[in-house]
Amino acid sequence: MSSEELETRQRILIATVEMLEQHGGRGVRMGDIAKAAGISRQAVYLHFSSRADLLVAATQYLDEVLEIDRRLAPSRAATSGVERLALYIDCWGNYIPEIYGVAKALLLAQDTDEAAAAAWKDRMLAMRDGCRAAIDALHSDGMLAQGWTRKNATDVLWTMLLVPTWENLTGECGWSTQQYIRWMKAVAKRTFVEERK
Amino acid sequence: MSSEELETRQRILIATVEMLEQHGGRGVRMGDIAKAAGISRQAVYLHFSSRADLLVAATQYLDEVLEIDRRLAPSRAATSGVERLALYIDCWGNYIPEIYGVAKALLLAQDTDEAAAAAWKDRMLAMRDGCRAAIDALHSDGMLAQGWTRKNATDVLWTMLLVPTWENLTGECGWSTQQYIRWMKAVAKRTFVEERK
DNA sequence: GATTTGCTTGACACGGTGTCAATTGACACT
DNA sequence: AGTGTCAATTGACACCGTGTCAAGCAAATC
Repeated sequence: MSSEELETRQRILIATVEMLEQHGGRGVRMGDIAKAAGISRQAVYLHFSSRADLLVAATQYLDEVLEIDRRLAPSRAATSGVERLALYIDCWGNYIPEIYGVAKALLLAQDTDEAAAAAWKDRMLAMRDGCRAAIDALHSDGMLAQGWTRKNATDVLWTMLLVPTWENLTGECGWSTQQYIRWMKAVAKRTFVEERK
Repeated sequence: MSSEELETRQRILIATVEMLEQHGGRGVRMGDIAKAAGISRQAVYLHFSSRADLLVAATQYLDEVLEIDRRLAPSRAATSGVERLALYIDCWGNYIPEIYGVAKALLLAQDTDEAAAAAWKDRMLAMRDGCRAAIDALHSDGMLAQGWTRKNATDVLWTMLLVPTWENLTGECGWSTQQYIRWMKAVAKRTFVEERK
């Protein structure tokens, strides 16, 4: 599957990502990852000091592979706040399912591990920046709906784009990712964009 | 504190609820609960077959104590869909902080325990019924905003009222419960209620 | 050829859950 | 008083997953 002559560290990361995606981030043990990478369980600890450490590294690795920055470019290049908001939701909505396994594992590790909690919080704050930027753009255009402060609007947009929301809509409610994106865009527009009549 | 002559089972439940509320549902062990109830760890297992079993019982107990049904009455008695929606959010929004500790513990136990997952899902589906009823009432009044199917609107309302949303808004964003309620009502109205101009 | 580097094997400590067996103490029935 | 029952106690232990440690091994480097 993965080419033979990779650094062990990278093989571990690849195996971790694959296993987590496969199992939705749940019930994947250090030994399972080691087996998938074709090495001993202890060897994993030669490269990562703990499970949390490995999970954090895996998310960073995945971000590089998925080129999150490049994918955000269209949103950043938007010429209006309304467009920026829509493009950001597009980008993020397509991103979630790709990182879900690793994200969920990190999310679960939060309870027992301080470092995992910090790493997750960091990523979510980065995501919040995107939300803030979109709301700010809207505000600059004078298109932020009446009643919202920028802080409040950012908080709400951020929260509604969080992983658990996507998880419930696509999991329990049976929505496809495309439906999710379409509806979140519609809700966001209705919620945050001033109607010019 | 709690009166002396209670059935052991109930003393355990009370201790469980207290401990979980106190620690936000995290890191509370069977031994801790036993100690808080003034009995041995093993005695807990004489009344509850597992940690998950205890957590499920604790949520049921809490529901009885908090009289959730009675509190929902105003919402059910509402004369319009718009009113019903607002009253439901009021009720639920005030309810979440009271059950948060136990809910969080149950939520965390989901990953390792099947029964806990089922119990949580059950409660969330009950909550969904309330959402559906509110959306249906809105629809009956012809006040459900254009573009929504009842199913879609229920899904979105349900998801936005889920615990993680409240958790993020009150935790990370620093909102008070009252702010949460006020804004969720505003967002829900803007999102689901047709504007008659 | 000796050393270093990366990995292996196997054993083990720790913490939390859940189980088991033997024991104790209180109460109730005759 | 004697017997039985019931609830709880004590202490030991199995299981699992994480993380640690020590000894060994094989290929690459000097």
